[in-house]
Formats: sequence, structure tokens, C-alpha cells
Amino acid sequence: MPELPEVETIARGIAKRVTGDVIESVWLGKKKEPLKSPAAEIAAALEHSRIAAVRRVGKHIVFDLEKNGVARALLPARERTKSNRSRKSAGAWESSSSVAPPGADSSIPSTLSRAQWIVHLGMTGRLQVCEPQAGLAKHTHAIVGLASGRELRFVDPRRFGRLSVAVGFDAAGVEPLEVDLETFVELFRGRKTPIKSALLNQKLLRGVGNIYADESLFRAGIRPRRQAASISGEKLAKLHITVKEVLQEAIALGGSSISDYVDADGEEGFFQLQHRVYGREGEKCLVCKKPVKRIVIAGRSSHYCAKCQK
DNA sequence: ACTATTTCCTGGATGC
DNA sequence: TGCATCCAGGAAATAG
Repeated sequence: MPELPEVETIARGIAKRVTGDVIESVWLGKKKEPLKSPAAEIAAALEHSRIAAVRRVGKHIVFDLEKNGVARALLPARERTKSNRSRKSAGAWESSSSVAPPGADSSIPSTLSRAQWIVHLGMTGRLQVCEPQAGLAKHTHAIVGLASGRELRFVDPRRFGRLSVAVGFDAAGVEPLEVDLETFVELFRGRKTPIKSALLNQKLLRGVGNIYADESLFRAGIRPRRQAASISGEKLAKLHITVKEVLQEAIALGGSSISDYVDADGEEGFFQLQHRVYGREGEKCLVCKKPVKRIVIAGRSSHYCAKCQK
């Protein structure tokens, strides 16, 4: 279940392999769930684009795409009108900023369109960079052919993952690794919801999932059910630190491998060995030896130590 | 404006 | 062994 550290690890691995490569072809499967934008828009945005960068935003993997505007001018008018329906996705292609590419011959009218391909892995999504002859994994929903001769494949058995395209993509919420204390504290002001739910709310903090919420709360000594607004400034300051600490340690270890998570190199992460409460129901708390408890908050398993967390 | 609950998905684990 | 049931959980949709 990729959360921020796993997505960061995967994005770095993919970036290493495909940055600068050019997309030559796009195949999208028949299943509709994985596609958040219409298939035609995704294919149109990706084809003939250069992958300028690959980065993580929250739990999203963002491919920054660049392409010369010539293809746009050649699009049939019908296609252009059709793709203008949705401003949120590739339909906004027309309104993308057009600038001359560096080093372009100024005598030839040329535009450079920028867009983003956004991949959300959901629970079981995977991105593979492989040779075209490599066996096709079951539940492959997208295959992107690259000029280098390799393929980028999106595989997702449970189909909670999503593919979309956008212009000027930005996700809601603040980056947990960048947020300052004042902004962090402000996120929880007046919130009656349990702190665990607030941490999982991507409109507040983007990237924290179930594992890292539990681990951060344990280190901060806060029970997951505590009403967010009732937590002291001192405790929130502690949480502000432990959230970053847990995420940074996890990134350093390549994420947490539970069930079948592997990064872009097929390597497992090792942060699961550092979990102090997550998945340890009934086992002894590593600090006080009391058994770790498990409760359900908003349908999510939540692990904590009743003695160490108040 | 918030908050809580339900729904989508499949594969692996468990129960009888 | 087989078959049904449950569970994992991110985020969108729905309800309150």
C-alpha cells in the first residue's frame, strides 16, 4: 500500500530510468476504473511527449511532459472541441502555456506545450519499466512505449489506482515534509474528528497513509482517537516532528514492504522492520511491554499503545 | 463547512 | 478439497 515514502522511492526509481525519454505509443486497457481522464485525452497528451521530469506530489507520481505544439495544430477541429469539455484534464491542453523551446529556431513558429501525466497507485498499483518482450503481467491496464525501446507499464489488480492527465497539476493539502509548525497546527484547529482521521485527510496533509499515521502518533504519544482540536500545542509540535521523522526514516529505508510492495527496481523496502505499532496487535509495546491495541477508526485499522499514548 | 459512512476492487487468509 | 465469507485501504461519493 504505497504511501508517501513508497511513492517517493518509486518516483525516484522511475525518474532515473525514463527522464528525457520520449513517449512513442500508448495502449490503454478496456477497464474503465483506472482511467480518471478519458482514454483519448490520456493517449493524446502522452504520445510524442518528452518526459522532462518525474516527481512525487502527495501520493501521486507526476510525469512532466513537454511536446512541440505542431501536433496540436494538426489535430482535427472536432477533436479539439471535444477535448475542451473538461478544463481539469487534458481538455485544458489548448490553454496550456506556449513558449519557445530553448534553442529553437526563432524563424520557425513553434510552441512547447506542457502537461502532466498523473499516476496514483491506489492500494496495489505498480509501475514497471521493462523490455517489450517481457511477459505481460495480469491486470496490466496501460503500456507506454518509449523511444529508448523500453516500455512503462501500469499494473493494478485491485484497480484502486488512477491515471489522469492535467495542465498545471497541483494536489490539495500541504507536503508533510515541507510544512512549517504554524501551518501544521492550523490544519487541526477546530477539528472534531479523531487526529488519526485528520492525518489521513489528503486535503490537509498529502501523502500520509495508515501506516505512517499510526507510527507518527505512537512516537508523539497521542492516541489515534483523540479529537484533533483537543490536542495541546506542545503535543502538536511533537507530532509535527514525528510525522517528518517517520516519513524521512522510511524514505531512507526504501519504504515499508508489506504484502507485495516493491520499488521500481523490484526491491523491497525495509521500514516495516521499524514499525513500532502498525501490524503489531497483541505484541508487546517496544517501550513499556504492554500489548499493542488495535481499534477501527473510519474503517481503518489503528494500532496504538494505551500506556504510551494518551 | 464538517464529519461519518458507504462504495469500489481482487487476492489471500480463514472458517466450516 | 471446495466454497463462502471476510479483510486489506485510498479516495470519491453519499448522507447527515
